[in-house]
Amino acid sequence: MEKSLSLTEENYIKAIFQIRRTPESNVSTNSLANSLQTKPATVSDMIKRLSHKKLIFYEKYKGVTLSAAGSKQAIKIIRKHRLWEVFLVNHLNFKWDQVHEIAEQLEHIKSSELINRLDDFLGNPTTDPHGDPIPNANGQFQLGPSKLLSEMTSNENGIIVGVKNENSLLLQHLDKLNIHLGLNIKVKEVNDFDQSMQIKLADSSTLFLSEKIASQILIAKKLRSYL
Amino acid sequence: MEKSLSLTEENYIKAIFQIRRTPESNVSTNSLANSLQTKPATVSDMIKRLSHKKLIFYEKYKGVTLSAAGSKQAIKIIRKHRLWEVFLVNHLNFKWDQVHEIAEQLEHIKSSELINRLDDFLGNPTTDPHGDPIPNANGQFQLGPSKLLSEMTSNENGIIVGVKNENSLLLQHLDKLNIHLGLNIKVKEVNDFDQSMQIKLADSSTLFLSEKIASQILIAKKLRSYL
DNA sequence: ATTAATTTTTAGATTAATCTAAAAATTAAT
DNA sequence: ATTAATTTTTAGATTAATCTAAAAATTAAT
Ligand SMILES: [Mn+2]
Ligand SMILES: [Mn+2]
Ligand SMILES: [Mn+2]
Ligand SMILES: [Mn+2]
Repeated sequence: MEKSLSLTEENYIKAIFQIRRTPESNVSTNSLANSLQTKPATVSDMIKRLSHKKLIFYEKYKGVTLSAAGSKQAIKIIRKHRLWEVFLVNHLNFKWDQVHEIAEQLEHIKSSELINRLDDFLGNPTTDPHGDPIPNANGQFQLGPSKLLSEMTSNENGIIVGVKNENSLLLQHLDKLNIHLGLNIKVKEVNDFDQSMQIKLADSSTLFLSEKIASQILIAKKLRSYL
Repeated sequence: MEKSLSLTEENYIKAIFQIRRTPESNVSTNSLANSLQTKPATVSDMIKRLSHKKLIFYEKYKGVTLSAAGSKQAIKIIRKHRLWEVFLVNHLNFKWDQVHEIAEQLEHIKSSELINRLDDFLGNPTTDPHGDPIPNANGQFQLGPSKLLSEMTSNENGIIVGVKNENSLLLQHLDKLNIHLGLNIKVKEVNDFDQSMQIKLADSSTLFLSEKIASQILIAKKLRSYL
């Protein structure tokens, strides 16, 4: 009974899922246009179609929210995206900064049989190469509490569990600094003027990070547990 | 400099490559329409576009042939299709009759880096699960001499090296008969009336095959060697 | 509470891919 | 060599996805 979406429709649904703060918060036309690199007029049109298909709730000038059906589709796409990323990194030796673009294509391959077998082949991973949780076949995934490194204050500590952004330049920069998932860190000092910070690693070495970078790194008290 | 083709364009180029007998022989509008499950009028339109892009040579009412650029593209797509089929069968435990449809999607994923790494990951296989040769990264592949089982006469023998068709029902039927690639066979008798035949296997057991099935099985004197 | 700025929608076009129906060209049959 | 049958193309429409320009609605600023 679940009608198959076009590639474009899938990208819209996924973008809405990713942009919104909470499941209830509305996503604006402009933010979608921005995220999908298209024009607001185009978004307005597509929104009507998705609304007609009952994938989103839409009130003119008030933005959109995902319906249950829409969320389900979004989670499916994200599951595929992240599983393919694991495959690319773990089995084809890609670096974590090289896989996003390819996964953007692979996430649209239609075959639940395929994705479930891939999941098994990969050993049912619970996080992708960027620390993001991978939904299981039922679409369930649990996101442990985490916050941005930039929100931490002096002497707080925690573990790096993810990056907010998959921009290649950022990921390469983190590589250069030897910052990776699972790393234990402690905030030594936060600069009042520009919010840059010094952090201490487990081996007692210290690192200097700009606010721009610190605001892309997700920290948790302990490693997040997923379904 | 190589402009990227749309999914539809890729399917046309591949169909032309697969339908033609020799690189020079013309492919008709109707045969393309038939193969692509579309209407002749649609094919006429698309043909103009591909011709304009210099991927095919086209003369009105005379059918089309692939240009060098077109052939190159076709071979790339076929390479991807077959490598993905190997992945699906060898690593995700799909049966040979289950992979074609999924590979039809995967063959359009754009990333030569991806496909070359996949090739390495798979151990640079030379044939796909159906016995078809896999072009290498330069697009070269060598097709050893082979003919249809239905073209063989009494007492001729050879090795099954491929199937012409990837229809699930055919492949499942062959499975049931225990007919697989690499099998040594000998033609015992050909029925004059319906061209059905009895073949003898290495273990001296015999099998009855209709002409319809025999005309789908490719036989070679020895296993084909590929680049 | 008006006015100004911003956001969103509508109107009208365009392109790729598709279709049906009819016309034109080619090929096969008498 | 005509006529008939078949194949291919053209003409005219449609749908999804996109755009620019202008209108309408909402939100922010005085
Ligand atoms: Mn990604
Ligand atoms: Mn990721
Ligand atoms: Mn296939
Ligand atoms: Mn195959």
